[in-house]
Amino acid sequence: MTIMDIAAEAGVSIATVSRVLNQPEKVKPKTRERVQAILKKHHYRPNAIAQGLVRNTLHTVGILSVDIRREHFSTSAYTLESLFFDWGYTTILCNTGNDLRKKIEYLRILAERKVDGLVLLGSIFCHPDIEQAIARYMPHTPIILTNGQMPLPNIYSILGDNARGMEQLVEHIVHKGCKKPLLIHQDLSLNAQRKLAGFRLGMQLCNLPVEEHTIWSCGREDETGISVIDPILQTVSDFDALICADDLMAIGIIRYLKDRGISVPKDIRVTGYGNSRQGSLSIPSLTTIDSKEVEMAETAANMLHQMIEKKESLQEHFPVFVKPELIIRESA
Amino acid sequence: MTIMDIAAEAGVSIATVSRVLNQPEKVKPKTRERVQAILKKHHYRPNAIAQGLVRNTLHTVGILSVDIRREHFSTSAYTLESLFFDWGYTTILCNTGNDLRKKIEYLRILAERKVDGLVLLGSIFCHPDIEQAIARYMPHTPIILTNGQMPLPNIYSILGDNARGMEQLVEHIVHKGCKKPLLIHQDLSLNAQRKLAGFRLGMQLCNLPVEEHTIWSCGREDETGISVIDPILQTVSDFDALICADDLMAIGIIRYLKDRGISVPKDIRVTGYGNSRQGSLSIPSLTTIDSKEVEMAETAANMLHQMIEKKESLQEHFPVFVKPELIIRESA
DNA sequence: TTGAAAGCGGTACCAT
DNA sequence: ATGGTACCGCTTTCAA
Repeated sequence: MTIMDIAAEAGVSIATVSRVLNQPEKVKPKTRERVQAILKKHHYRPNAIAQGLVRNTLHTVGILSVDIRREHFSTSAYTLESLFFDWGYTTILCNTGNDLRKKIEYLRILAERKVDGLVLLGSIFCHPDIEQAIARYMPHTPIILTNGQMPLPNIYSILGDNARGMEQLVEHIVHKGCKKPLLIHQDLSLNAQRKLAGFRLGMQLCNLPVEEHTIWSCGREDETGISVIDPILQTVSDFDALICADDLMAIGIIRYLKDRGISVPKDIRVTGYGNSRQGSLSIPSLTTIDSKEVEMAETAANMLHQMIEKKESLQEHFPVFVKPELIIRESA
Repeated sequence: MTIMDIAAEAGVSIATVSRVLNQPEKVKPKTRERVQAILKKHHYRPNAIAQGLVRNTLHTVGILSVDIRREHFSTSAYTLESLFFDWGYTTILCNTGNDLRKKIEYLRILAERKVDGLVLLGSIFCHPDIEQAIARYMPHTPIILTNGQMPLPNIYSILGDNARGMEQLVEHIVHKGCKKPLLIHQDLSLNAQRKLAGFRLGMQLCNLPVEEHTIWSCGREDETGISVIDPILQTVSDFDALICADDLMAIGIIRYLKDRGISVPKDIRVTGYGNSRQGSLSIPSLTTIDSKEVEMAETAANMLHQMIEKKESLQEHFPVFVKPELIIRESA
């Protein structure tokens, strides 16, 4: 069923049908009703692609995330999708994984589809090649980047102060009596670097040394930290706390420690990052940082929506900062 | 940059540019190279919307899930999205929540966008109004429904045998010595009903009675089961196992029991359903059913892809069955 | 090998 | 109030 079929059946022109659809008050009531009856009878729905061609938009936003299976990203994506749905936009979900080429290919695809806006979830998207792809394919599309920055005029940033979050964690466990905490992180994305810097600062403020075996990385593929647990136990004998860069990792670490006869928090303390749901239900429940991901996603959605609708850049081009919050529970 | 700009700059017609793009072998090498150079110089990318209009497809599939934040759905969505990306399709993510109207509105939107295929995740989409909406808006679009069935010619089903899964769980805990297990579920979606039936059958096979206070529901909004824990403790004094319809609920229940001084599995046994990642890391780790969600999603993707590409229905219209697997760990 | 032109299904301007 | 028509950007057939 196209607008032409409707027009033919109603004995009017397609222009009139289009008017009934878009500006019904401009059509004589009698004609309007006749057309509307036929429209309803056939359950007519306009072809969004055709509309998109003339309007040059399909009312779509893209979300790029590394992996929607991580609670942090699924929560963000959920929040973004819900809000944009209410505003009449549909959402294209893109799981890029760690592959740079896939990220760029997705940008190209989204550009070809003329997405109205884009959200990049996480500092992992801060990369020169991605920046170039954006400059090349979507130089005017409003884009929000979380936890990272890119020097392009169409990109706005929302940053969680994760250095401060880490600092708070260090302060907290030192306050609890720890003398030798270790840090475990996954990779060295910008965000992870920020956390590391916060850790170092926190240690410094507490007059604690950061030594050769204080900082550990378990690599991007190992989300639960299993690959470092034995090396740590074999190498460092006297640590009393493990600060994990992520809740999931902390939960894994606690589990592996238990398997090795080490109890948390009795023997050593463990902290997470992110305030995931499982962290509140785990045993022991997790001391962690709430990075306010929902708030960040809401802010991202609002900013992006404003830029899309107003078709102009925002007044301020400074990044928006979101304050994390220390959540003290059982594990540390 | 449109195809016209390129054509003008190259001094050829748009037909030739189009040919260079789509059937380069049909263009004289010299012309082709000249056009390609200009294409590259401007980083030209075709407008997918315009292509979509003439091809009547944007190479898009839709995924409807109640809530992507649930591990089960995010895993399925991830799997689907990854496979379809490899096949050249982008994915529209739709979180419908529990609202029926939102589900139907999403179907309408996806129909307007001429999605090539659709996956409905979960039996919650089995509803007469949804069936009607599909018959009305997308009667010929290939659709896969997981854990449910709908009598429409374009809808295919993939079913997990969750009745059998529940039965296995009952058998297992009875084998462990339990005499009075209780079942806790969230709602009575078709899938939940199937689990319930499996529970009843399992109980019957073990010669255990299903009495007034054997089955509990915590409602759709309560994912962790906190709302039934106290009522159960006050009402039923002598139960020795809690069979939860979902891993997250089991984890919550275990946590709440601990808060009330009850230890799992020492005092009572608890089982989950779904084999989530957190269930393998929790303390105690969760005895559960692996419902093979990845396998189901892969099967869904393959079937859908085949229907989309071949433009014909599948030979068999019987639902595909996926066998669940009992995972025995610490909690029961 | 190449180009002209007819669509694809709408929107919106300009006449009538 | 309504209709004719150009146009959105691209594909594809038919001629040249």
